[in-house]
Amino acid sequence: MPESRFALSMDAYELITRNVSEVVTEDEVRALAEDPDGKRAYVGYEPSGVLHIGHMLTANKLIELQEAGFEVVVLLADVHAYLNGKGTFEEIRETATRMQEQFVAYGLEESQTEFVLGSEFQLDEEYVLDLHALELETSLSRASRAMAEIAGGDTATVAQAVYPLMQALDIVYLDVDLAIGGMEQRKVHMLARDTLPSIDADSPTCLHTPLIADLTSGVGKMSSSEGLSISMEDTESDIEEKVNKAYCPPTADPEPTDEGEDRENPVLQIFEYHVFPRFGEVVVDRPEQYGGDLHYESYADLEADLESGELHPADAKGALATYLNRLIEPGREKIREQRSD
RNA sequence: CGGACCGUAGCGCAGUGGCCGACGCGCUCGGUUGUAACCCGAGAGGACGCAGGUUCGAUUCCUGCCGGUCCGACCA
Repeated sequence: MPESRFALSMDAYELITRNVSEVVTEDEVRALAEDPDGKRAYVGYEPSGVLHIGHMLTANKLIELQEAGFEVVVLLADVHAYLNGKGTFEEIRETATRMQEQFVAYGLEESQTEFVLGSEFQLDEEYVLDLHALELETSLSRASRAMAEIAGGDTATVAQAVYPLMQALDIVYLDVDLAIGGMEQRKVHMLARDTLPSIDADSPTCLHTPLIADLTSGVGKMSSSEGLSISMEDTESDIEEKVNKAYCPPTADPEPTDEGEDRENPVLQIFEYHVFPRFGEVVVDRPEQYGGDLHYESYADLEADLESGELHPADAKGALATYLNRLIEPGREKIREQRSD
């Protein structure tokens, strides 16, 4: 099992905000970091049958928060998934349990993790009335702008306008001190900060994790619905193949495309946000003819070597596939069990 | 409710009453590069929104429906 070696060597604030794209607000998080024990952090996920690399990215943050002393609440957002057109309620609920088991297999500490099904409290009268109160405070265009990065279909529905307001309310009802989400969630969280005071609740403190770029182009963000994405149901050879297909110029700062779109190096991003946070050390298995194995103790060293040419992208990819496979293996095993039931 | 425009491969779009429905991006395969991208070569993929009608024949004309976009004080 991967272990973090950072828990003891970093101060709490550093650990809590490590690898995040945005801290809202720094002062609020510093206050939490002063005494993290027993503080509650949460992420909501629309249940899906299989964890993918995006789920794992926020889960990495949850694991770090647990190391810092936080209690973690994972909301299995069945009602949200339903509102976002992800299937019938029955189908969605079916996947929630599987998802929970996969999170534990991935490395969330079971004793410090509270899994909550959204429908357990989101249909209560009090919740619904509070929700209507928020609806009264929120313009349709604000709600749909907040949903733009999350919405599944191409048509905005009324359900999708309600969705972000429920997220805001969840933060109150789950009694959490810190809301975690990918950068695609930031508008929803900002809406929550603006709106919750109208029902006498506090504006939530938020951390947003980065989004990993599309694997084959480096443009935009990786999506589980299009292009290549990595999930726990990938076999070892799937992973090798996908990583090998990844866009990987020998730099951390690739040139924009001809159309002027920014590009990232997704291979490096995965090292930074997935591999190093979960493994203390990375060994790149390199053929003798190119100089033999390389050892890295930090992401920055690996990046510097790729940049200088010391580390060839092909070797970096080989190592990435190896470590991704190690990360995914426990979840892969769990999925195998789930499917043989 | 009223009006305008639109609905053609995964996406963006061209086009014609009958002749192979074009192009760009994407995708697949091969070449090149110790990865990928770029580049080169070869491919796959479409009941031309649905239902009627006109016609010898409709994807192209007409009607209805469904779906989408925009407009609806005055002026123009």
